[in-house]
Amino acid sequence: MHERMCSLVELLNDYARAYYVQDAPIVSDAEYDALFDELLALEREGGAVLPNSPTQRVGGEPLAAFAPHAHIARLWSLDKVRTRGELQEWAARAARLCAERGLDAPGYALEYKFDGLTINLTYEGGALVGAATRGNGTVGEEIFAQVKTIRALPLRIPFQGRMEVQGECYMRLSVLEALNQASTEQLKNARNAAAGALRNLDPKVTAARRLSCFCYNIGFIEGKTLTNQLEMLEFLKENDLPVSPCLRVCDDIDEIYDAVQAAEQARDTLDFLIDGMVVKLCDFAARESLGATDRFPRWAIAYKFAAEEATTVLEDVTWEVGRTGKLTPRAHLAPVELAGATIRHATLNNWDDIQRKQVGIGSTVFIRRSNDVIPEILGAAPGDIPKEALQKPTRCPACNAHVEQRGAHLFCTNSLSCAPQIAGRLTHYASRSALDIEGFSEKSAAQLVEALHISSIPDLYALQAVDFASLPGYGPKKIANLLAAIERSKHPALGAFLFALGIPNVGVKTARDLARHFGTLRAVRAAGREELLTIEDVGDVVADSIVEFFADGSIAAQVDKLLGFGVVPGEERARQAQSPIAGKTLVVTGAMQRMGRQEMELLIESLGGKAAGSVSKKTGYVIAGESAGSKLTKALELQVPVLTEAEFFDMIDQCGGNECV
DNA sequence: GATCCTCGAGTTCT
DNA sequence: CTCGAGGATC
Repeated sequence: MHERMCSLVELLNDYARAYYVQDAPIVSDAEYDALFDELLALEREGGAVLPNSPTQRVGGEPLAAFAPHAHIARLWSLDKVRTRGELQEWAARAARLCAERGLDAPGYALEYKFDGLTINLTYEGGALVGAATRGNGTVGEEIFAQVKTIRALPLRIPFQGRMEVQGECYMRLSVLEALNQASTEQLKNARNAAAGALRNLDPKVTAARRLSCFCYNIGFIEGKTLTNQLEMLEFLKENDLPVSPCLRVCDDIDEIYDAVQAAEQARDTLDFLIDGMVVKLCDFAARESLGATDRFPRWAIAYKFAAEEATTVLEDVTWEVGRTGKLTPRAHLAPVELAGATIRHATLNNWDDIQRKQVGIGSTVFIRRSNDVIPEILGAAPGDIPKEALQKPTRCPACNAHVEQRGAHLFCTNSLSCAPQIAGRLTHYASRSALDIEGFSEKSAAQLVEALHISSIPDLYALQAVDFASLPGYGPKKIANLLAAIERSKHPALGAFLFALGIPNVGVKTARDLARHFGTLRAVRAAGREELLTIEDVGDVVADSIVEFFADGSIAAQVDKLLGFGVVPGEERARQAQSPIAGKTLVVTGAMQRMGRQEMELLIESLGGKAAGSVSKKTGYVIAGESAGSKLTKALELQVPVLTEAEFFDMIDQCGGNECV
């Protein structure tokens, strides 16, 4: 029996490799499934399972949540170009930098840019031991159970050292089609289907979606030196990893461009989605020498294909009022499928934009999704004659107040009692980076303004359970949750509070800077133009905005009212209670940029945390800086959450801890 | 005065 | 994510 199991495992793994890696199936799906079932039966009977058995790909129960996973090597995102000229510019700069550093003229490698999800695999001792999403490039989410279901990826490889392999996970178009035929649930597009499958907490769902993967980079490797892209791809192949085909290697960027054009022409013949091409320098020494900016490596670039376009009819335009009172024209379109979604709306930005685009009601318009996400109206089709010209509003569509033009934009002049403005301000006040009142969505804000006649932020704090009696959709539980969330918001960090107020031209960062500079709300309210101007990144416009805001009588009254309700921004006690690190033990490792180790430890203690020197199971967070070593390794081993320095500061800034620094 | 970079504000759909 | 504007820098 054991022998049969061994041979089945080997056979099935060979078949899977042929199918997914070499793209040359040896057997039919039905045959594969029959052998798979036989193996499963033998394993159940004997109670033993071989470690590289394909049945082990789906195991275990659905997860409760995804755990954070710190990557060893950062996963970069690429800067992008869309034209030949931009591509040449990029190549010229790379060539210039190479020359300056005494390197040979660079050679380029051309690969597909897959439209899927980036994943990061960890192999150790010849086994796949972990997998994570890209996340922010430094920390992603652990999706090991899901990734194990991808049959293209070997669970065991010959190479024994530790390494991280980056790849793109995707769904073949033929698989998408087959799944759609077999099920009533229709998946609209391969990218979304793959994303949904990979981010599903239940690995069984992932397995059923039959995902594929292409590997294209080794971010980290121990015990092996690779010197260029081709060598690296070859090494991946030797280790049975499915490799992203390199289409072209040459040192002439014009030839690369021609190959990009050819690939764009041929993209429809592929069994997977690509949204562009990637051009990389071949030579690793050159890559290292060129390095990276804050966000992108200088040694690679993505050439993005033109986005898919569609035509549809502009049926109507409504003017929406935002929290600032700005009127924005919203186009209502005849529904049309585009890049995996049904598009019904798009913004027309402002009156100038409408005139520039020459559209009216009944116009046939071109649309596309910029970056494949936000729909955008490009303009009217040639020869289009609108049925009806659009009117520039002179009165607010919500409250009928006069409309005033400021620059390119129209504003409703009634800031005090215009319902959508109030709702917008409430939503902003309650948003994540402001006071973070859970369960208070845009919808509920509109509802409260409409039904309960809430007219300003302080009114929130006067709400009582009985007020909701007449509101549909509010059960006792929901009411209690909302009231509790409002109550919890009474001790915000000063920075979060200032942001929440919605001072024009003051966003998260400026609000935090103000909090840090002035320390108290009282000081910010009393601040003069001159002092404001001394703050970095605050100029005339922002300073005037702030002074004007607090000088407004009605705003002053609202702020006083908030204080009266017990909203106390930046209070030390509250800050500690709210601190995300209160009672936790933190370990700092590697070099910190913003401050020294000692200062860092003082800061941690001031926020109610404990600073420790070594990592254990009880460690709450590890803050890892540049060239962090064994402590980081230990943290990953013990699954202690790891933060970069920047993430740590973001985290405590959210809760106002940083104001005392 | 020109140029580069960062921040704020607004954007759709699932 | 993108656009435009504000601010810093040369």
